[in-house]
Amino acid sequence: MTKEIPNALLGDVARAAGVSTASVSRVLNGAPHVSQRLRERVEAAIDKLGYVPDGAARALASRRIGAIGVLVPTLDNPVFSAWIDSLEQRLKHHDCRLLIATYRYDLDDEFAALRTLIQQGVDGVVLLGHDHREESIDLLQRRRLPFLTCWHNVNDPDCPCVGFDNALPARQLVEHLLTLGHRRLAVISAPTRTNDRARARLNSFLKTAEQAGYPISPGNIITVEYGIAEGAEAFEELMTRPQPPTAILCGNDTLAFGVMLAAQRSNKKIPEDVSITGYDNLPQSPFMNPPLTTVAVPAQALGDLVADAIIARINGNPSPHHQQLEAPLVIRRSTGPSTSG
Amino acid sequence: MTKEIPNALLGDVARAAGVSTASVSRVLNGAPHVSQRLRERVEAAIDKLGYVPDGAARALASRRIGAIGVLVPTLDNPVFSAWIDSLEQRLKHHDCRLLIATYRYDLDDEFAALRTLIQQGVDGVVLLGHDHREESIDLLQRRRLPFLTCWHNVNDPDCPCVGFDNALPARQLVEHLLTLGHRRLAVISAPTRTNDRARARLNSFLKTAEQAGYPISPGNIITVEYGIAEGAEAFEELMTRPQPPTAILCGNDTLAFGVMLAAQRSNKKIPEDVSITGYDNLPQSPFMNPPLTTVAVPAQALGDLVADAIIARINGNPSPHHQQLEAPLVIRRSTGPSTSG
DNA sequence: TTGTATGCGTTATCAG
DNA sequence: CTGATAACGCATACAA
Repeated sequence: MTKEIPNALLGDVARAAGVSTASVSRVLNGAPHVSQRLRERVEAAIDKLGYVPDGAARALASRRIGAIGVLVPTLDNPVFSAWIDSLEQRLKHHDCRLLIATYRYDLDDEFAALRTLIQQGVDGVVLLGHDHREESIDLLQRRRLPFLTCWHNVNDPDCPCVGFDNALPARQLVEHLLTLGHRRLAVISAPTRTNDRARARLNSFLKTAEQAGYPISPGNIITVEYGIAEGAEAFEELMTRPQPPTAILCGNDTLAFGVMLAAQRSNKKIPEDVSITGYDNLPQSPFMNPPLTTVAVPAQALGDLVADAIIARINGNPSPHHQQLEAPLVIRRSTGPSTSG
Repeated sequence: MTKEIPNALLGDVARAAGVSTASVSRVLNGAPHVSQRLRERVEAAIDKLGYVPDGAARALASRRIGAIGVLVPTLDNPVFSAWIDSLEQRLKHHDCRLLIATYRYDLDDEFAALRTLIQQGVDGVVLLGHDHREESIDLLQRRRLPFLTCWHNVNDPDCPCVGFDNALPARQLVEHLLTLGHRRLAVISAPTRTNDRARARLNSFLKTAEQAGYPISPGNIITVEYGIAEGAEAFEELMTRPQPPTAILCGNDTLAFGVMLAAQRSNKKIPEDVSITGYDNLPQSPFMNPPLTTVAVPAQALGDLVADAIIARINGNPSPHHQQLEAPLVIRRSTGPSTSG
């Protein structure tokens, strides 16, 4: 038999404790200047009645909901779920929850999801990357809602940012390969249209190679969706070239996994026949055979930093407009000297 | 210069359109019996003022927030993020959003997160698995909040459930290995204390082997945390046994990946030297070398089904108390005949 | 089909 | 330190 008592309200608690609703509210919110006796009486009543405050009413009256919203392209990528994870944990320390929305790299969807979050009354918003609809930033500014962008390092006066340089490690990867004697490079990139991070990486690959005097031929630049299968297919396509590349730069580790697995399958030796690089440093990367040379994206540190920064903004504390983390190269054994004539 | 106009309210829209607040509300909620002319006037005013309804106020007045909450152990496991993804997409079709909370397999945290979700006023709740604190189910029942459990198939009168049988495919895996002539099996399991799915799989492995007359020796039963590295370490430990197993059953695909990579690293042939099985069928599994024999957990179908079921419950429509999906074996080349003397 | 008036459960501003 | 009471912004009976 379930009890037929309707859910207890704040007023019920007040009555049971013989105090005013204001006092109950004070106890609930840990306000100062409440006598020990009163607090105990109220807490007893709360326990006795199994009272749970109503978030909607509280949000309406106080104009905050104790949660921030994050807009992430997808949870499918482990590097994002790891980031979200640390973001959420760190926010918890600030007594703040996290509302997650995904938009599958569709910026119209991102805008729609942003409206939804604002409607929910989030106290702040975190956006990923620098590619957004103008309306999104407009909306945030007009509402004077604390927000932050991350995962990039564009110094845009309109967009506070906590991120890292996507281009620099990409350049270093190319330099690493050139040093090893590779001259025929290829790139497998994620779609770049609505993804400034992928774009920055790709452009940096291409520019560095070109400036070194070994431009990457258009036939060796492949764009595919995110996924193992996609990486594997791209590898097979590259191997049909009259002069296959001796080194392949992948826009992320997952594509690189696909490439490595396809290479093994077709009995190509890594790195003797072909060197391979990734970007992310997923937990799996050091365990590949051979271990994958890649870029250690600071996903977890970024989560902590973003959490602290958005909380600071919400509380009106000063927070740098532009913060940058390191994304160091991790050179492992998937890259080696070129052995081609 | 940002405009200093405070955010427009519903009343402002009404005034601008020359109608009552009730009419604006009707347009907003797509209520029937609104004339075309009025609707257009209101929509124009909304656009002009950039009006965004206040979710808190709306929730308070209507007693629903248009969102359900889901409690998931972690987003770290791709099989969960894929599930969440399809759940969210399908809910969107029902005009329902998803609030995600994680609890890292800590049932006290799960309870705390549940309270938070309820406080937020979610219209329904989805729990994963059958292991929960009694208080959690109590709370849901006392609040008469529509809820659902999933990923398991325990027929508990207290817990409506949409899931699949974790034990059956586990039994089939063991039978498959026995048929191939394997007699020395090993198991690498995820922690089972707060995870009924892992427990069901493990127990089914052990029981089936024992009943067939080839019990798995205690030294060949290893429990490790989720992760590639953990799988690799467990493999190495198993290989130190005087009589190493000829086949290894892994509680999930990620552990199996770790095992396979460690096996390759130590130059063990799969399946000639050791057969390996997983559980999940991650996107990567068919691309391993060799492709991984595993169980195809219906994550995506489960997302759709769970979405439809919880929506039905919220709307008071009949919904089966117990629904089950298939989780078929996928036999690939990581398992083969035993070649041990 | 449209408008009026009340209430949703808290917080916060006052007095005391 | 505590209590009364007016917001908070919208939805919804009810009336017209």
